Amino acid sequence: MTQYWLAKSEPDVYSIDQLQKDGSTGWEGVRNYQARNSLRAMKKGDLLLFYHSNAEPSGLAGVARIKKEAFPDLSALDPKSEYHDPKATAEDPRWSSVEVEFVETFARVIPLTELKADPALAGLEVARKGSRLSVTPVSEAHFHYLVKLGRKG
DNA sequence: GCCAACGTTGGC
DNA sequence: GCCAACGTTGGC
Repeated sequence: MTQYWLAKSEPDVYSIDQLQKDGSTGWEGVRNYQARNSLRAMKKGDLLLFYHSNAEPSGLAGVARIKKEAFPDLSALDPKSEYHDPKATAEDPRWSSVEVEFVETFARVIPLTELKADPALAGLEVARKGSRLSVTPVSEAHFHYLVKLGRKG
C-alpha cells in the first residue's frame, strides 16, 4: 500500500528544480527524531510532497517518490558537514536518510497561506500553526487533493 | 530581524 | 523525572 508524505527543504539549499536536474538525491540532514521515524517508515514507491520552506512563497512545489528505503545518514558522522552530529558513531549513526526521485513539478507553488485557508485540508500538519516538523505523513485524500491543486496552475 | 512554538540538554 | 535555559525552525 502506498503511503504519502511531506518533506520540507529550503530551496536555497535544495529545490525541486535541483531534484529534477539530479533525477534523484539522498534526503540528508533530518535531525529530529519524529521526522527521522517518518523517514524510517517510508517504503519504496511511497509518494512525497516537496515543500519549499523559507521561500517566496513558502509552499508545495511538487512530488517525489521514495527510491530507496532508510539507510544511515552518514553526513552525521562527517565533522565537515553542516549536518554533523558529534553524538553519532559508525556503530550507531542515529540518523537516517532515504533516496528520493523526481516525479513532477507543480504548475505553481501552492502557498502555505492557501493550505491554511482551505477547509478541505484541515489536519494537514504543515498547515498547523507553529509546525516545525520537516517530515510528516499526509493522508491519501489530502495528497490527491493537493496534487490536483498543484497541477491546475 | 522578530518571535512563536517547539525540541534538546543538563543540573538537580 | 522535573524543568529552566538554550537552540532551532520557519513564518512573517
